[in-house]
Amino acid sequence: MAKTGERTRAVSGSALDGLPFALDRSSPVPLYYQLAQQLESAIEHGALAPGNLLGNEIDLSTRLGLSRPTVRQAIQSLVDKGLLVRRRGVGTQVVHSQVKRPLELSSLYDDLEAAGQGPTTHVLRNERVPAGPDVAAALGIAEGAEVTRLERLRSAHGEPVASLCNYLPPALFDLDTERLEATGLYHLMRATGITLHSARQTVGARAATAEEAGRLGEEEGAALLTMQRTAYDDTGRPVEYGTHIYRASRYAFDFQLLVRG
Amino acid sequence: MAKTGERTRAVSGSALDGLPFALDRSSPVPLYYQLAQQLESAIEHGALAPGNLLGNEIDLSTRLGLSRPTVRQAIQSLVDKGLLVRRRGVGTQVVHSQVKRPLELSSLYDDLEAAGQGPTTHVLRNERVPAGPDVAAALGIAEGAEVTRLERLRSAHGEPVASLCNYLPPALFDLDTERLEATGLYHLMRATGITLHSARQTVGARAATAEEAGRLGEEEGAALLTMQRTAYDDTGRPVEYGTHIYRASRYAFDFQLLVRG
DNA sequence: CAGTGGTCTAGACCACATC
DNA sequence: ATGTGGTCTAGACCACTGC
Repeated sequence: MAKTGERTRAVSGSALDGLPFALDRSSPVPLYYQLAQQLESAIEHGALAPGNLLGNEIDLSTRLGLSRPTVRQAIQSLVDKGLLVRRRGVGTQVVHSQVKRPLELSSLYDDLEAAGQGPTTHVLRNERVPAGPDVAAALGIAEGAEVTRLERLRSAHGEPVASLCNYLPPALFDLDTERLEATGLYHLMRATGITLHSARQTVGARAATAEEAGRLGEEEGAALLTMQRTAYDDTGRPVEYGTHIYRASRYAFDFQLLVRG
Repeated sequence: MAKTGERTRAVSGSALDGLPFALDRSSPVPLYYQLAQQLESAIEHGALAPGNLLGNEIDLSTRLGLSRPTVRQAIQSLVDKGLLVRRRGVGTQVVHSQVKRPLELSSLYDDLEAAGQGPTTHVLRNERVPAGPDVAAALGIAEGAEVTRLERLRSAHGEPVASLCNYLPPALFDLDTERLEATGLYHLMRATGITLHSARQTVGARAATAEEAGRLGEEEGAALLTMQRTAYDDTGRPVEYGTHIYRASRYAFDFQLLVRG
């Protein structure tokens, strides 16, 4: 698979001694990105251990045959990911973390699937309704405008886990019930060319009503996790509003926060 | 307050028509940062409305008397914050968002204070204890090593809101009980030179035990929000592990997630 | 003092979107 | 065909850290 412009350089000095870096100038993949990926995998594989210095950027760039800004761009992307720390007058070192995973916009379906829980979805409703005041406010549309309303029950191991109610703005296509039962909502949206960018969530708890308890297989009064979420695409337009309830005995939210600079 | 190098330029063209930009080259504040701040405030004040094009980077840089990379750095920082979107071949535009606030590493004390709820803290315990297995694992130290254990009850408007239990690694100073009652734990840590960087959280729910109900002023069996958190400094070392319970009737977590690139 | 990252410049060529 | 952002270069000077 080697392309024409490829070359490998063994970098010497500091903690990068002997590590091979293969930069392919004929690849459409940006050089800074190639370097960032190789540094990241070196860190994950332990070739670069926590606390190791990376060596100064000038040397690194001449040794790799790159300019300093390009090397900086690669390093910066890893700093943003929380894998490296820069200290002026000291150098760049690998972070001491046991933390590996950054956060994702948590998709319940993906979470369950990743945990090998064999998630299934039952679509209870898939219809068009006029937007109520809360939905209209969340989606930034007029009250009474038509939206798609989706009610789903999600199970794992045949046991109900969560009851999901979502509203989608009118511009969004009709959702195929069959495909909704086969995968998560976010997967479907991504496949339609929507790129999710951010979401605002409120997580709380309350006791189950008799109706909710029946639907989820809990006792009345059992603790439930509640979540309301509005998701936005990369232009900042709301693309989904949802109200979800989870059986607290079977699910908890797990996520990582980064302090913004 | 004008310093020597200051100058103001009115940028013309696109949506920046007539907006004054004051760049002070004698200031220690980086030029890209000055520009980013002024763009951000223009967006917040509505001078730049959602959907507005920013005009191309080359023109912008010559008009501002800056180089293109510097202008790009300013724009990039706002893209990272989710305020702008770049589209190749199109331009850079202001995001269509109703979303304003990025997330913070949520500090309960700060949250309550920002909401004008007049938070108060009562320190129940502040002592040294040997680390149990869960604490040792979270803080990355040996089981049985000495850690600081902190138990606090936090109230707002004179009503209890949360019961907080925290463990701090041995390297961390002794915490002054008096100051702990006057502010939040994170404020104290910041004042000691620790820069928080990230945190891993698990949020769940369960019914209150009789003891918890009594402490928080709830009925036994009432829904409680639970949170476990490990916080890390900028070198990736764990600096705090906590187990918190909140009255679900009085508190909910509110945060924003960004999809990582 | 020497070494590091932080900032900045003035160009260049390319890939992509739109008309 | 034109205009945009995306990438890259080869320098420069400064601020901070540590010895």
